[in-house]
Amino acid sequence: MVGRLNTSDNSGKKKPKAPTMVDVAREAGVSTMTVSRALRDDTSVSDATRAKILTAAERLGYVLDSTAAVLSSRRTGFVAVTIPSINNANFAETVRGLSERLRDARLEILLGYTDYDVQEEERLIEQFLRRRPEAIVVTGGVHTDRCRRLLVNSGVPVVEVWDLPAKPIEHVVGFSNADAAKLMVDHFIERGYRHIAFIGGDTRRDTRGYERRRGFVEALAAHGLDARRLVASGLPPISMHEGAAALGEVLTRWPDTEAIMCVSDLSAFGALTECQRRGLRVPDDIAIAGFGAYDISEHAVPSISTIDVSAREIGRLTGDTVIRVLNSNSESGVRIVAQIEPRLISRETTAPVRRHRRAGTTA
Amino acid sequence: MVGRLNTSDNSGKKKPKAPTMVDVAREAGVSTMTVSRALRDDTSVSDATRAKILTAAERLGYVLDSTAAVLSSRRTGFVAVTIPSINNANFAETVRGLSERLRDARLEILLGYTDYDVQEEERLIEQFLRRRPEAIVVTGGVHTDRCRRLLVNSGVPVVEVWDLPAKPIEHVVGFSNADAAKLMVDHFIERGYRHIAFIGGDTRRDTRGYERRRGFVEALAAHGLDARRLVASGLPPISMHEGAAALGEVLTRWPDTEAIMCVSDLSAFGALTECQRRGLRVPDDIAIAGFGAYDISEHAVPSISTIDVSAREIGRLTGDTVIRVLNSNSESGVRIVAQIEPRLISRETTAPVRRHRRAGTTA
DNA sequence: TTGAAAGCGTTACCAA
DNA sequence: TTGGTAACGCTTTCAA
Repeated sequence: MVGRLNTSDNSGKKKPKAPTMVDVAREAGVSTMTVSRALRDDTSVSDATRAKILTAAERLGYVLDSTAAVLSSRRTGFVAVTIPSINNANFAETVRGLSERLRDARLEILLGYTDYDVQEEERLIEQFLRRRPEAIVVTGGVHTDRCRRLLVNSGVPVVEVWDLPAKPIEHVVGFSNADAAKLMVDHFIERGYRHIAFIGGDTRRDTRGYERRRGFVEALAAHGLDARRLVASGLPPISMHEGAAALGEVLTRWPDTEAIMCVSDLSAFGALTECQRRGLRVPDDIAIAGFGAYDISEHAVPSISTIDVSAREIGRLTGDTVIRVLNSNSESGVRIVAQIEPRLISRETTAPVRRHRRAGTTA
Repeated sequence: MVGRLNTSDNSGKKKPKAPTMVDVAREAGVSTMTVSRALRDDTSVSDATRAKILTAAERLGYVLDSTAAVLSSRRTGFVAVTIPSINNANFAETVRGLSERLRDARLEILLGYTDYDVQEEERLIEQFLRRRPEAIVVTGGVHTDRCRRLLVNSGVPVVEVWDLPAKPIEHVVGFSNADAAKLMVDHFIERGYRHIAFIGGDTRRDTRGYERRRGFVEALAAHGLDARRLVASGLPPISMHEGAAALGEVLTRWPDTEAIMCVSDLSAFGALTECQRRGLRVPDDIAIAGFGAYDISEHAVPSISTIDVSAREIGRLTGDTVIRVLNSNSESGVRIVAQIEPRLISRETTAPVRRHRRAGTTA
């Protein structure tokens, strides 16, 4: 145990029953309906009455019970959102963009994280559904059969984000992770690299990582290049530590590797710093690229080439989608697909090749 | 707009009213009470009856309405948590540790972020209180008067974390940010540095940052050293970008600065990389330290000296505290104070000084 | 082991 | 502008 636990007496605290609307109504000399209206900025209450009620509520320390309000009004006012990890700047940005938009619509976010596990996602979604969210946003397009069924049958608008599922449940705000990875492979090849490796995590859990790897393999194959330099380094989310370890593995197994694409900027940074510790020059001895346009890719020395997928914008578009669907009375039967265009950011770790390269056709 | 918006028809979707317990009861030929029991693993239901009910529920696609359950049982089953920013590895770790513990107690987390703004915190707490959380965890010990009053009068256990408030509301799991900063100042001085600067954000918003700066100033003063090299660089959360900018400001205003303490590892990394871009050697030309023991401080080259405050453990202890308080019938009137001991991690950016220093008494 | 009835605290609906 | 009444869907409580 890290801390020191210290308890001191603080007795005499009472726990009286919290006042209800009935108490406020009595105190203000009106009906509960009038209290309810006054508290909701409903205009059909005279200023005098409202003032009286607000004073009474304040005096009693009244706090509305939204559980009862929800049950009665059948409006929960929130959107359920699942992300793989709470500790990930990309998903955090998406949530931020989403809440920006939802705030205006007076919708709150109920956030849960799946730890990159579809079983956990199923559990989470099941819990969320009990709270009757007005919409559900899930990261990724891969779910358990049961989870999928739960979502489809929920009668609640569903938005899948950060992916372009082959068979979407309903609405989608995302991009093809495979195509995004191809952007980077093409960039590598254009710069003259031929012996290229991929560093990722366990592909069964990180489905977006899997897609990126698939795109990587396909793009290399399309160029007639060897696409077998693949390292799977631990459970997602793989971060700097795994990136560093994986670099060692790459160099051991394929010493002539010229460039490495990493499943995210964090592992790319880990690989980069491991190179520096080993005295390898980046990009002169080996090129490195990441994914996600995290802050670190911009600030690292050398700065890291990456793919920007507009994480914040995904959130904003998702918010717009949710609001639009909710306003359309949901009977319209329209499926919204907002496709993000991933953007290559070329930086120092993939600088033009200045040295001799055996296969440098375009360098 | 980044993406391409595409809508396609998907009509024919119906929205039938969701089945209730009454429907399940009818389908299974039992009373709603029996359904309720069967769904809660209540033992007082025969296996045959339960099987019948589960089948019926499955067939109807029934999902429990927890809003109604909460209203009836007066148990919401969740803990409200506010953190300054969703995109911060330290707070994310705390939330992770917290949810680890709360999961066992079948408590869920309702998470909100204040954007380092006490007004926003007040708004958030007010919303949360309406949902009748069983406990409230707030980051930091500085609140608006009204927010404080709301918390005190809520009748709900309150835990303040990541701080050691002079006048705590109730329970506390935290540490003195000022004392933690002093650890680093002492470390600098021990290593022979005398001209030391501090990089932080706007101190009115980031109260923990303010405390760290206060500790920095007091520690320098205690050693009879100049403590006026303070840079406030933008609104929190300040990150790599602000750290880099602030480094420039430090060097411009006090060119003879020998060491810099940063309010977090992220700004420290920004300062470090800015040094590298300027051709300054760290720590030979200038030493740098961060705060928070983020991954990056370990992996950066050179690795960054920092303060580890056991973010995950704060979460775990907070969870333990919540559970303990809830189990003690809350009438016991005991205040729990779990004090974390911040730990200095000395790394390469504050390596022993090898060169001449004008005031190197201990070097 | 099962069931009937009475809420839980609010808002929808209709009436005044 | 205000109020009475009936839900909302579940669990508590007590009884069988």
